Amino acid sequence: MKLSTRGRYGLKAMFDLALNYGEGPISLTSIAERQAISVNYLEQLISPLRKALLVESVRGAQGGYMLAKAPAEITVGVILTTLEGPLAPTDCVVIDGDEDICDHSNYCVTKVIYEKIYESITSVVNSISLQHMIDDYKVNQESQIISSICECK
Amino acid sequence: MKLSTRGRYGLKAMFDLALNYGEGPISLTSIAERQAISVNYLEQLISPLRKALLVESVRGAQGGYMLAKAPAEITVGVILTTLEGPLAPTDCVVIDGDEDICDHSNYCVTKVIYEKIYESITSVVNSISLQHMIDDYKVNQESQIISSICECK
DNA sequence: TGATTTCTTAGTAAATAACTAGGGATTAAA
DNA sequence: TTTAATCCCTAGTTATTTACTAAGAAATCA
Repeated sequence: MKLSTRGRYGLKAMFDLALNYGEGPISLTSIAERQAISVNYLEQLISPLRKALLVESVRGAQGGYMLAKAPAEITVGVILTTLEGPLAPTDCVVIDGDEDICDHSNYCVTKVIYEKIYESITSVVNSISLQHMIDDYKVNQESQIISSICECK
Repeated sequence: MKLSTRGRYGLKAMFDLALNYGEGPISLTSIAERQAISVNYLEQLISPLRKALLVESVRGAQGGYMLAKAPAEITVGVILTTLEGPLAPTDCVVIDGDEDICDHSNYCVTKVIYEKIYESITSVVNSISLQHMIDDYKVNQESQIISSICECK
């Protein structure tokens, strides 16, 4: 039930872009440095985020990436699902009716549990935006608490 | 963010034992047959459940396993965490202060998100007992809906 | 023109998941 | 007292996934 580095690194990178929102394109090299992630790997993560229209890119020298929308319009949920796929504990709660994995799709005692888990995760991540993270970050900076983003691998 | 077969198979096996609660020891062979799981693999899953005092075993011929407590006293949460470890999206929300992974343990914008996810999952699984599953199962059987447990791999 | 950057794909090493296999210990029943 | 059925334990194996590394093409600014 762990998130992979794709989701975690991707979220860090998006938060980094959110902190620099409105300041033109930010290069992956600088994000990678600040967030301690390999540039090559980060390139692979930003690609689906761009295709999902969450970031825009500017090619060439002095190019880089920027959020495609305001931080308030981008949720943690959309970032994580773009990078990790549905945040579901099993495949059966996600795949739709026709192509169902399981014969007991109409009713299954364990499936209802997995659906509840899925809903609760979705509800949490969809309720948090990048703007919430920024606000949170700044409040804690002001109150002298060392406010940062983790270096966890 | 997927559960592994350990958790899913283990939950199926425990539900099977719950349906047979009070009827003496149930052999792993019969559980494995009903739930379509390899006996050898199931043995590896039942072992931690026994060590966690969730099931009791009777050795020898006509032996088997039975729940160590009433189905109402055993939650889905304790079963899943016994088999999967903490249902947390990252290690950093679980490991305690001293041996912290991350320098920014005192405050981290992403960690608070992972903590919220962790809490919401925990809250769901801890609120559902095997008895709830049995009740659910029986209600649906009575109302002629094919009520079963999934065969999902 | 050259430096800087995005973009894309292929490959790879390590870790994890999902078992398989086999043998010892225990006990009920024949 | 033997046999069959069961739990119990550990080691090994295979397949999949993760987490990158590598390298080069395309675009653009100075």
